[in-house]
Amino acid sequence: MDITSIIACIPLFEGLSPQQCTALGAIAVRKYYSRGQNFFAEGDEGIGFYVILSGKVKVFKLSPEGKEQIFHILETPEPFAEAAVFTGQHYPASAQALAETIVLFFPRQKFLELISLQPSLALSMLALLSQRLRKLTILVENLSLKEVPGRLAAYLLYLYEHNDDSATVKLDISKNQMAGLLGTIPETLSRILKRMNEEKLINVSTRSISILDKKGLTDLAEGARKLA
Amino acid sequence: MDITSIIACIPLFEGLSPQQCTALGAIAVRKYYSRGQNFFAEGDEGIGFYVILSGKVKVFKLSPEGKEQIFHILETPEPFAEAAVFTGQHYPASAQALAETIVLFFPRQKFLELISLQPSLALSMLALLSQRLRKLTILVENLSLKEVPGRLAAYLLYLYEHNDDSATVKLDISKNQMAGLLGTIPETLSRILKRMNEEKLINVSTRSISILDKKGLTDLAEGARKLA
DNA sequence: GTTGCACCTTGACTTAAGTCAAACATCAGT
DNA sequence: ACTGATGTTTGACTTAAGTCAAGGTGCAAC
Repeated sequence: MDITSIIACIPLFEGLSPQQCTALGAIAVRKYYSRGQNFFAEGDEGIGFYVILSGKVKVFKLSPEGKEQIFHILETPEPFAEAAVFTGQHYPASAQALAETIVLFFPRQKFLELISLQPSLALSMLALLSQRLRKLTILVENLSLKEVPGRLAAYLLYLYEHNDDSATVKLDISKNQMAGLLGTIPETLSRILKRMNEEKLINVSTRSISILDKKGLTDLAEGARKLA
Repeated sequence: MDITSIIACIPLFEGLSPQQCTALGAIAVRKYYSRGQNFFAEGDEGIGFYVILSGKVKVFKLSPEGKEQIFHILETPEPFAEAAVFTGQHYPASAQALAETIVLFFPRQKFLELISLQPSLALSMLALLSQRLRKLTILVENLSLKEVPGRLAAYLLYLYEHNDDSATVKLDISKNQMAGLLGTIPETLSRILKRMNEEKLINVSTRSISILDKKGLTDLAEGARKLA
């Protein structure tokens, strides 16, 4: 499939004219990454941003002691590292492929030239950055104002709502990754899943979790209840 | 002073033509807030954004138990609540005046109309949002990957660097607010300041702190050292 | 199948940081 | 200078969550 047609299908670029898509296609580069490979590391120069065509990507940061905080886990057709385009600074976090991944790469300078000519593209990017900001705000709230059970409850409810409200959610990341996403470590996550299971809030199996008590999880997420 | 001239002096709007400033002036509203007054509360509809002309503002969130996480403390000529303009959702946090404060308010819809005509304005907003995203990323890193002494050390070094590298930094917020900014509580902050004082890293007085051992603070901020 | 490795769980222990309560300091307004 | 409100410190205590170490599970490759 040719790059221009692919670009026309990316939600971030929806509403752009065929000419605009062609212009984007002219600067985009398709790239392939294997599982475990890094797109960039924290501190690298911010040379452009990516849109995922297939595969899975985590954006994360490691502490000196090796604890990992995952900022996002992303799939098609999501972009990542957009903010680096506009600050021109180094990347503040690292990004790694969690599976075989194909992306489109947009080089910073060329993208900036395009965007200054195309208000509609700028508005799309503004909407995207604003959305990211909102998600990060929620992450800060969770880390600072909720305990781990509350964060986990909120996360499970999030999965539930993006799962056609079906009560059994398939985990498409490992529990280790999930711990990193929740700002904790695998041991703690394991213990809390066990407690939630005992309290009949959820039913944990290897690769999926059933939500048994939505109200109970909501209360937990809002700090209105504690785990025994 | 008339609104158009004020707008021409706001860094966010630098590079705009006089006509563009006039257009912005036509939609901006000057507003006055007294100490303790809220600009908006978490969950309110996002009806526009603000630029501070004088005074001081905190953007924050409270947990059900009353713990406060401060996201930013802002002064002239900084904008806040920009992201709400582009998401059109409710505000994800609250904003309150910490002193008598004068702001310019830009209503969402009218601002959106202007921006879609003015690529340079869009680029300014993109740079602003990207910068915010970076700051929030660092906040997440601090909360998740550093302990309170590390966060405090990083914050003191930040103050130091924005203070002409003079070793004595004046605290222009209360230690209570500082605790909220660092994601902790006043008691904990007080104890850690005391320990840093004892270890001769800093010298704490009522309204200012002297940095005695920059290297020691840097090590602490990077997790390369622990407080006794 | 059996080996290997990554993932996950569990227990015993440690520790950072929060809670509660009380005393103390600082400062603006009368 | 006095008063009250707000901000700050300190001590004793509790607790959430991390560390370390060991064992279990399950999938993938040979």
